[in-house]
Order: sequence, then C-alpha cells, then structure tokens
Amino acid sequence: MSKHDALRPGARRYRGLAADDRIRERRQRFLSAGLECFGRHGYHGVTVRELCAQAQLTERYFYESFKDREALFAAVYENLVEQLRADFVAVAERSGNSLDALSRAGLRLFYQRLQQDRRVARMLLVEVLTVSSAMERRALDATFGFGDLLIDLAGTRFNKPGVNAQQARLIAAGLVGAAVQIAMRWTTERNPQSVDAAVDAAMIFFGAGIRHSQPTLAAK
Amino acid sequence: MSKHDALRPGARRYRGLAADDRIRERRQRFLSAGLECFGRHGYHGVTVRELCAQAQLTERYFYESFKDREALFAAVYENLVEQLRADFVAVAERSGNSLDALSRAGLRLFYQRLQQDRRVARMLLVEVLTVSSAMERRALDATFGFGDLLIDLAGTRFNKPGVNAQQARLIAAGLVGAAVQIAMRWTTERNPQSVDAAVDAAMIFFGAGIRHSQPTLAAK
DNA sequence: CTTAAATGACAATGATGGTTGTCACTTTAT
DNA sequence: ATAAAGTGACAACCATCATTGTCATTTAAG
Repeated sequence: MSKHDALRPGARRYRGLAADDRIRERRQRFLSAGLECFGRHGYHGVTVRELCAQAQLTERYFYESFKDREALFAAVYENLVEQLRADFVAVAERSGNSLDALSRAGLRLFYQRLQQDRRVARMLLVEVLTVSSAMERRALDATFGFGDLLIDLAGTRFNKPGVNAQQARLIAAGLVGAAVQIAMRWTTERNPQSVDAAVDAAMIFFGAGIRHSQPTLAAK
Repeated sequence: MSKHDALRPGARRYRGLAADDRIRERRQRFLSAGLECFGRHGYHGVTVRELCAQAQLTERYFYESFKDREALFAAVYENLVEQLRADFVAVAERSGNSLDALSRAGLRLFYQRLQQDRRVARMLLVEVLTVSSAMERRALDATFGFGDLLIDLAGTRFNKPGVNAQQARLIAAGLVGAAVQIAMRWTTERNPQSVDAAVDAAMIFFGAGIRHSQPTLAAK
C-alpha cells in the first residue's frame, strides 16, 4: 500500500518537503520575484525569463503555478491589496478615537510602506492599470473595496451625515495622490526636510478631508 | 540656377507643397495617430505598423520623423503638457484675483479636458508612467513643473510671508498629486460624476492649501 | 513626353521573448 | 545499489514586431 503510494507521482518527499509544500514554496518564490521585477521595471518591462532568474527557478516551475505572466501579476497584486488592508485595520484598532490620530497613523503607515518599498506603490497605483482591461477591472474593484474600508474605519468612530459615497471615494483618492506626490517631491529635494515635515504637509490635506466630512466637529 | 535647384533632392514641390511642408504634415499625421493609438490602446499595445495604418502613411515616413516608437510617444506627451500649461496660464490671466477662483478655473479646465478626451487622460495619467524610466522621469518633471507653475501663479497675486519655499513646493506637489489622483479615480468610475464633482473634491484640498498659505485671509 | 524625385505597398531581415522539449544530474524509496 | 521521481540548465521552436530594403507607381519639372 505504501509502496503503491510511493510510486504515484507527487507522493514523494524531496529535501524534506512533501510535493504540495515544494510547489507552494516555489509559488511563493515567484510571488516575491514578481513583486521585485514588476514593481521595479513595470509589467511590460519584465520577461518570464527574468522572473525565473529572480526566483532562481526555471520556466517549467513558472508554468507549474501560473498560466502566464499576467496570472502571476494578478496574484502579486491581490496579495498586496490584502496585506495593506490588514495593516490598515490593525493600525486603526491600535489608534485612538480621534480621526486626526487615525489619519496620522494611517498616513505614517502608508508613508513608511511607500518609502521602504517603492515597488508596492508602483504595483498598486500604476502598473495594474496597464496590464490588461481585465486587470484594470480588478484594480477598480480593489480600490472600491479599499476606499470603502477607509470610509468604514472613519465611520466606526463617527456617524457622518450627508457625504455621498462617490464623493468620498474621490476625496480618498485625492488624499492618496497628495501623499504620494509629496513623498516623491520630498525624496527628490536637494536637502530633504524631516519626515515630520512631509507628514505635516500631507496632514494639511487629511485635516481638510476630515473637516469636510465632519463639518460640525471642525472645532475639535 | 533654378534648374539646378530643381535637381537637388528635396527642393521639389509635390501635391502643391514644398518638401519641408510635406515632412511637417506627415509628422503631424503621426502625432495625431500617436494620440489616437497610444491614448486608446496604451503604449505597449500599439505597434509601428498600427501607427502607420492610422496615419495612412508607411514605415519609411515614420522613421523619417521619429527615431522609434518612444520618440513619437514623447512628442505626443510633450505636446499635451505644453498645451495644458498654456491653457492654464491663459485661464489664470482671465480669472480674477481670488486664489479660490483661480484654482477652481484651473481645475475645471483640467478635468474638462480629461473628460472630453479620454485619450488625453490615459496619456497624461497612466501610459507615460509605463513607457520607460526615461519617460517616467519626464512625467515627474512635468508634474513638478505644474507645481512650480502653481506657486508662480499664486505668487503673482499675493506676497506671502512666512511659508518657506521648500514647504511650499511640498504643498504644491501635494495639490498636483491630489488633482491627478482624483482625476484617475474619477475617469475610471463606472458612472463618472460631473466635472463639478471632481472640481469640488479637488477644491477641498486646494482650499486647505490656500488657507494654509494665507492664514490671515482664511475668512475670505 | 521623358526623366527623376517622391511615394506606397510590401517583402526580407533580425532581434526579442513566450512556450515547449531534451537531457544530464540529484534525491528518495526500496 | 538501483530505479524512478524530481530538478536544473538550457536548447529549440514559434510568433511577433521593429527596422531596412526592393520595386512598381505617381507626380512634378523641363
């Protein structure tokens, strides 16, 4: 019986790992390689060969886990979205009740993430729009979900009247855009100011967003 | 003498046009084709053959005016940026002295342009970031340039004390980033709102920026 | 009308990259 | 030790497309 199992393809251990585990590990290597390559050079600037070199695996294993380049991109993208969402929830739970504090904490998280990983920003904000119309739609859905999450996080602290959802999404987009652009400008200044200066600049806009959503609480 | 001129290559008229004019007309046809193709299908989704078919010219004339596909893209992009900049200046001159009105007019111009020509939106907001790192750099410079233009336009109306130049650049960058990101979000909505909705969303940030730069004038 | 420039259609070439296939080597199970 | 699964390196194949070249046709000038 066990002999029969051993003869069946895929039932054997290798380097101490079962077939399933090996496959999963290889898949993970490709996910990391995808983030590195796509996030660094863009979707269209990356070949399957390069992905394999980065993953230190060969083409065979690429096609073992992914139908094509786009499938890998999609998987990497979904991972990033999911992780970012989780991080935001975690930060929101740790932060106080003040929307200002929540914004500052979220902004800090986002900034730190952008700074330490430009690849993430590029994947989330740019590349996903250029892969294909199918990916574009996924991005649209993901951003919907993300915007809803932000609105949700704010909403659990205060009951907001009046502001319609579509407008809220535009505002959230504006906040992200402001933060990203400030980061770019900040990092390319000759004598960059402190991190706080950049955060403060961004908070001008986040504060405005808060005041706009909470007109009656503008004083506090 | 005139006989000698006629024998010199390039000195002959054709279809009523001098050589220079013909070349310039062909170049213009390719610029239009570039906007149409790149703006519609994205930089990486377009071949030289398609550009030629769109321009109703052949490959030879493509390479007559452009080194390669990227050169055409760059030319189309620079044209759009230059025209937008000129439009901004023109609008600024026509608008009153109020920074608020100036901002609103500029934003309206920007969003109207994007709405009536999706190709422009795609070129300016997305594709330019995915062509090459060189083009990405140009895009960054262009956005910085718009920020500087903003500071310039605002500066001619009010003499601001207190706000240091570096901080002003960060804020301006944030404003441009917010406006651009709102544009991206807005143009990809399933059922896009009116231009006014986008302008209003952006004005939340511009208003905050203005108030921050002109604290004593916040009341009006 | 004749000739050469200018043009248009399209073939030829070469480079790139996705995808599949081959073969030698490694590891495991018996 | 042996056999087969698993792996890694890389060649082979095929499609796409940028770029150059060829040739027949059109147009203008003498």
